Amino acid sequence: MSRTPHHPTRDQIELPMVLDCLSDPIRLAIVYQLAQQERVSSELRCSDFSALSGKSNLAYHFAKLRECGLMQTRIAGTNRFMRLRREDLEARFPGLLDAVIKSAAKDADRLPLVSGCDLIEVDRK
Amino acid sequence: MSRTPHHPTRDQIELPMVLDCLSDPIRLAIVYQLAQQERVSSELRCSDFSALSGKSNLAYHFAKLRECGLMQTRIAGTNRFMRLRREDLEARFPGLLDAVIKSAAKDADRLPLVSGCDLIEVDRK
DNA sequence: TCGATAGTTCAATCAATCTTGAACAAATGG
DNA sequence: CCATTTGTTCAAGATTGATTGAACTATCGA
Repeated sequence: MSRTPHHPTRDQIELPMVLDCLSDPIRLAIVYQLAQQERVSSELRCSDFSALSGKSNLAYHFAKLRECGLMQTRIAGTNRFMRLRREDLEARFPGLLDAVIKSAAKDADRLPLVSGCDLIEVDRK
Repeated sequence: MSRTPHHPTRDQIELPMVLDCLSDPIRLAIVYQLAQQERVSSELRCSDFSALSGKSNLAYHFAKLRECGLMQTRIAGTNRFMRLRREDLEARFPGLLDAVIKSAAKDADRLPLVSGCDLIEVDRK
């Protein structure tokens, strides 16, 4: 098993892959939840997303989000801490991530997985 | 055969469907080409996209673009005129379509189907 | 060292997607 | 009225995608 999961460089981030990644309701909810939590902390653990799906299915979606350059994973002990690659995405596709997140927020009532995200409270550490 | 193809109402446009539609290279190129041509005319015919794929495959992608609310089709004789539903999309997801189109423009050299679009000249009518 | 915890990887299944070509429908123009 | 043009629809195939549970790896705490 690789010690550190593979991440594309900023330059390797591709638009169709990013859009495809964001088009899945579970992955959109993951990104949205990360974005919502950013004002508190820039990172969340895998288990913070357990409301969205089962462990192995989440691992599958996390891998997709990493491979397309939307997310970065930092390993710390048995935990994986995820954060959005905001700067890289803004450099590659200015305004895109914000527009998607705002659109998801606007439509939260239609996106059940997204609307559940706001309720999560982070009070650890 | 239905006289007028089905189009969702503005309110029925869904974010995941829009993102998924835009994640396909051929559909992204169609949208990009429509956007580029907008300063000349807001409409293009199906055959204007023949460089992107074969007829039946294009019809498949046109249907997808219509069903997700990105495009509108107007029938005139044997021609179908397509245009972007800019106002509806802006109302539903402000800034999203522009961000995608600008991202595609920025990456045109990496998106072969997109980069070919700028060359098309409209001198009919 | 021994469990318990946190995630990943694998294999299998099921569904969705893209692509192609052939057949079809509708309007145009001679 | 017939051939042409324009575009859709259908059926088939190949590919990709999502989901599940079981097995696995690695780390931490007692």
